[in-house]
Amino acid sequence: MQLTLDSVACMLRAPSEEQGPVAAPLIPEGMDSREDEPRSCVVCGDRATGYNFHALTCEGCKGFFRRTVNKSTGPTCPFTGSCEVSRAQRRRCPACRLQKCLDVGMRKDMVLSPEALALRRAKQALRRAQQPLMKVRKEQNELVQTLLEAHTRYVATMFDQFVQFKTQNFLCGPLCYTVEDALHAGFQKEFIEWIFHFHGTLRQLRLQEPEYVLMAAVALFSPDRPGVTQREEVEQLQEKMALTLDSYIKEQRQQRPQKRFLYAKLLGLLTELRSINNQYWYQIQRIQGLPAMVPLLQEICS
Amino acid sequence: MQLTLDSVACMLRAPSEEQGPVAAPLIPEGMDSREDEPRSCVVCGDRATGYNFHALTCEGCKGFFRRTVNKSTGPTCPFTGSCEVSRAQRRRCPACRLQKCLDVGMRKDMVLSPEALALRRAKQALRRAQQPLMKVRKEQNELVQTLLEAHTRYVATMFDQFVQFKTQNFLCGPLCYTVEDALHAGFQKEFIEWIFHFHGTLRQLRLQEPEYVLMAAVALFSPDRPGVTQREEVEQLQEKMALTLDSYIKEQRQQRPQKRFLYAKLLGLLTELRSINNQYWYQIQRIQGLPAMVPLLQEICS
DNA sequence: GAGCGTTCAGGCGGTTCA
DNA sequence: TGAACCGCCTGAACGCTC
Ligand SMILES: [Zn+2]
Ligand SMILES: [Zn+2]
Ligand SMILES: [Zn+2]
Ligand SMILES: [Zn+2]
Repeated sequence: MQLTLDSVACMLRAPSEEQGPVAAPLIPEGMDSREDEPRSCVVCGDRATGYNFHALTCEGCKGFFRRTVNKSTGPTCPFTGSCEVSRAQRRRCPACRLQKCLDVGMRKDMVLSPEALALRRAKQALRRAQQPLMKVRKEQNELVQTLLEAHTRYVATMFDQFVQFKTQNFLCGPLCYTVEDALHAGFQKEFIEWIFHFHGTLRQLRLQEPEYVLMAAVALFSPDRPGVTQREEVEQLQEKMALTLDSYIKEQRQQRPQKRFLYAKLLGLLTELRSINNQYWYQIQRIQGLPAMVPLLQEICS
Repeated sequence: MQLTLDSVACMLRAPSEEQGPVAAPLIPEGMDSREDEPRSCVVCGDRATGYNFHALTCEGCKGFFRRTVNKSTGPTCPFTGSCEVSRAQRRRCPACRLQKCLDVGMRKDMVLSPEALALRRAKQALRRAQQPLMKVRKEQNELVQTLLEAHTRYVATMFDQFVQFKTQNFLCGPLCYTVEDALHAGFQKEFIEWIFHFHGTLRQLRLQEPEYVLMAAVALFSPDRPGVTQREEVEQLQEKMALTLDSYIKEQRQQRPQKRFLYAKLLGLLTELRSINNQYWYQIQRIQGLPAMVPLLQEICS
């Protein structure tokens, strides 16, 4: 074989590209160097997918054990009870298959009991049912946060103005008008008292800030507001605000059960507010004798 | 701000409606805390095994629905179309059984369409067909690894010898004979040139190490080798090596398409090598005048 | 990601009628 | 008797929880 192995020996370096240590280029060859799983089912020898019920088994033996081990009437071997349990034969005799499952140490107690199974299913159903509720709750929470931020910015502005300009007798907006101011402006006394009664009722409810901003949002997105053209969209927004308000109140009631019928009361107040607004415009027109308000002016004053 | 933000909202729905998205209590139907699953088939009342096609059904109705719902010619009720569908009577009228399946909400679209079924079967067939291929590929991979390791050990030995003894002018084996050496030893010039042409051809192929060791293995397991008694086994081994070489080259060609006909070329080289080997022995005998080689000596030198 | 349960199609022996 | 039907058993694929 001199020549044969000659060729072998001489060609060793010939094709290789100037490699010094010959043993080096062994690993990175094209074939897959990844580990093939030599794991085989300890019951039947099929390819195992992992540990199931405390034994390394295939999917088939896993399912078979789970289905079979808790049955009251176990299978019976029609032969001598020593059937071969292989991938090809495992379906032949469920009794010997189950016996081998137990022999190799598969644990019956790791199969969920019917009670545990019922509990698990109930929990799943509960989570399933709560998932959309949580989603809705989260969306509503974000909406409240947005309204709160906007309101905070608005109030902060007003508050800053109040603090900064109080000494200069500058008060912007109808924040602190007195009854005398209103009377002096020409409003009817009954109207003024109505408004003050409304404020008193509202104050007695001791609303939290989220409730207040939500109620303000319901009032803000009124499709009846003069000048509104996209009534549909505004109405949907208003409904969303009202639903959120209702939901928020229901949520709070679990911790403060005293606020019963709060949502209904707020709806009533909103209705009253609408009437007040109408009357307000009547009074304005009566006082100033304006025959019509241009849309821009309405938007500013409303 | 009170007057500014005010706006009447009268559109809100009655506050008594409290059916939000809150789901009914989903406690596991407390009636039976026993293992008895109160789940019964919504079609026939038999014991249900789980949800099948989006309805809680027994195995029978599950299989019936799958087999029946996609048939073009549906069953027809021989009566008034209002047959009782119970565990005992469900086989009597397939038409009413199917109708009840649909009535309780079993969904036809959850039965695999013929296309999806064909796809699934094709995938399964592909997997089945590729499984032995993967197995063979894995075995070939292991064989190549074994050959590579053996080859590496051999080369390392030769290399070490080369490095360690070069300064002592010790070169073991015909590794680096020159043409002059060979001529001086008595070989015919044409024979020497033949060998060098062979080496040049082999070198131009720029074999990878797996290809090289496989080719060496094919040459090694030649049943024509003098002294071989178990020709059958050796021939089978040689065929296995040749098949693995062919398979490896085919596999590599998917990434390196330039090596066309490589397997055929290698087979040709092996044939040539056999001729060279024969000629070598002829030359040896001519030079040394040996009338016959004992098997042991052949084995050592071949 | 490992290891459970769930759900689908399929295999197969038993059953029902024509 | 045999073709269609039936339903139990099987395992592959997937979903879910820790
Ligand atoms: Zn197994
Ligand atoms: Zn058995
Ligand atoms: Zn049923
Ligand atoms: Zn019928």
